[in-house]
Amino acid sequence: MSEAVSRPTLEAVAARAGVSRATVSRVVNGGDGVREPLVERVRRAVEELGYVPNQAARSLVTKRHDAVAVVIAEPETRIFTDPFFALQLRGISKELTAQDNQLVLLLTEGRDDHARVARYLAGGHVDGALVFSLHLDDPLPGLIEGAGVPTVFGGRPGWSGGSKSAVYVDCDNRGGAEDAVRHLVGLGRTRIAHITGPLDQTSAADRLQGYRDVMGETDPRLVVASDFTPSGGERAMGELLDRCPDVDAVFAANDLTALGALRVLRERGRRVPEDVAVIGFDDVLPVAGQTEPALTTVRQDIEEMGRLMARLLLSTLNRGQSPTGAPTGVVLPTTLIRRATA
Amino acid sequence: MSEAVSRPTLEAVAARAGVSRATVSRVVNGGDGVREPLVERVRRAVEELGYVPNQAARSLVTKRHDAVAVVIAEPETRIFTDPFFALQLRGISKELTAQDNQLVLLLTEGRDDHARVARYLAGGHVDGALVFSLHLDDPLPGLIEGAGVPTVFGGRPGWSGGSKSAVYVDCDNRGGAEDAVRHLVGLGRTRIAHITGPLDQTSAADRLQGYRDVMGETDPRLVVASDFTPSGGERAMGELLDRCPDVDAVFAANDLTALGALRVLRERGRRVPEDVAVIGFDDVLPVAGQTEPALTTVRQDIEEMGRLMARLLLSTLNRGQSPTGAPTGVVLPTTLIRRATA
DNA sequence: GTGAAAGCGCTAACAG
DNA sequence: CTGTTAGCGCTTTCAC
Repeated sequence: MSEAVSRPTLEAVAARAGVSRATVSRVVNGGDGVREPLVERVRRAVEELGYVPNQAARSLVTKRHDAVAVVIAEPETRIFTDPFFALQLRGISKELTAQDNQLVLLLTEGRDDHARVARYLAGGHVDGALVFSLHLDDPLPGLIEGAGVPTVFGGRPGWSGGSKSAVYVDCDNRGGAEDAVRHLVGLGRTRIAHITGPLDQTSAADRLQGYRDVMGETDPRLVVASDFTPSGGERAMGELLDRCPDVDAVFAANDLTALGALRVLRERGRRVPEDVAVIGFDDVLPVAGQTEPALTTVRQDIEEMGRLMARLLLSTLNRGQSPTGAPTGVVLPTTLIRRATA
Repeated sequence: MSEAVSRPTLEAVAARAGVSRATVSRVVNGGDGVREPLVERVRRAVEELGYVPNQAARSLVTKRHDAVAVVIAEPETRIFTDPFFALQLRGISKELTAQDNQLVLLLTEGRDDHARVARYLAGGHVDGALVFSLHLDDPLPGLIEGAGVPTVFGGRPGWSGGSKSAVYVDCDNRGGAEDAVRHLVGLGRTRIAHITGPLDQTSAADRLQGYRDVMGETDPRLVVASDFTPSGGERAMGELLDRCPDVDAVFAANDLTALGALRVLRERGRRVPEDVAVIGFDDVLPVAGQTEPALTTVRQDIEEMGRLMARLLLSTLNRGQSPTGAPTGVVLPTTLIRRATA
């Protein structure tokens, strides 16, 4: 280790300020109940010595860590291709920072890592957890519940069993999808297709549900399963054109999917939006703003969702209780952003 | 906080196993120097009680935290559009996990955050830091140096002043660029342009240098500054076509830039690679594999760079010294990936 | 209001 | 080999 010239302790500050450790501690932690002149003196001593509290020592007695784990359980490569997580992380980071909490990042690559994560959380290293685990069959949420750590989920958790009172933050996937499809209908389109996301994820399932809400019973061939990736979108769009050449609109489950669909439409000589209108979901700018033509899409405020998750968790932590019993889910609204493709 | 039914302590395990705390501690930390029957008994007690060591207490005495900070100082939105950081994070995460270290993520939004990060690092909350700060004028590296925390940089640091012995991991930007341009020359191209990245970042500067190495003195109009983004690539390509209509090859500073360039080339009716050959840099698959035609590019193993950074840091930590004096930089090789654009 | 003293849970000498 | 004994640096009663 670095011989980090052992940093000054409370003791040192106390000596310098000519007070007791207890007083310094009080000042450092807000200064309530200490008279002004002393506060000032201690502050100066802290300043001069460059004193920084030892978090380990503090945690040992307070049992708080001012740290929150962010668990991203995405075996797929989606984390690395979709700016979604990055944006949400930013929101989380901002909020945690604002409230002086640290962000411990736990990336899991697969089942093997679950035990590790569970152990870590149960180990009481952090005060709470923010968990992204969007697969229906994911055992992680259950494990986490077992760890007894206050947790807020990103996205409506879809696992079966376990408590039904998980706290989560999500956007209105279903409503957003409804808006999109309604818009397409309003444009006079009649053969409106949907390219889904991976249906074992609630966001994808909810968007499909929104599509169905508006379309009612339709030609089942108009719904093609895909996976939130551009190449998946290509594949699905190709299939779609093969079996329903008369399709005149596509609601893609996310922007990346729409990107792939657009590519195939161009290849096959369909004009967008004249021949086929296209709408995406997410409004991830580097994608939606860059397509040709610019993508009409459903915007969700991803960064805000991150902030909200953090805020929710911290507020329950400060309230001194686990989130259970609190509002079960917070669902943020979406807005349709009209650009050129629909 | 959650009333996490106060977890069992060493004391409790010791009582249950009928040994002393010290013995339990030894077993928990590897079990050297404890006779088999006792080890077994302690193990069982640990198991039965679900004992997990209290990291705060441990840190307090060992002065180790088994935690590493990852500082991403990117005021730009690049983190959120380029899979680069995500991949590197994955590499880092894997290596840290493998060596039982935690990853504390520090995202900075601008100068205001610098002080906070410096304070955190100086506070001795982590054993070391992995820092991404690629701007020439960034004050952060200096601050970090001041904090006295062992640090490994991602990418060759370019700040002036301060120690010249910073440890870093980078890819061979210059050599990779040379390969790319040489390939273009080998294709018989003579009007080879370069769209640069932001030149206040060493990676961009080094790639430009590689271009110059091969091209020597060229028409200065063939070099256009840009910013590693698709829209920047579009802008630059447009400019390039305007002032050098006879351009027959483009080496783009990264894949995202190439993406924008390809878009403009298509718009302007230039065939790729027949009229204009294009090469990118990075080989970020979701980009390079998805362009049309598929992008020829210079691959760097981003995830491996992340792993290496972590490995380097941990090894110096274990060696009980700060990295200073160790090899100054580790430069990974690049390879040209031939696809369809050149 | 301020100080003295008692630990938080653990590791690391040091004895035995 | 195993147990005993000091603390690590901090917060927090409890007296004064």
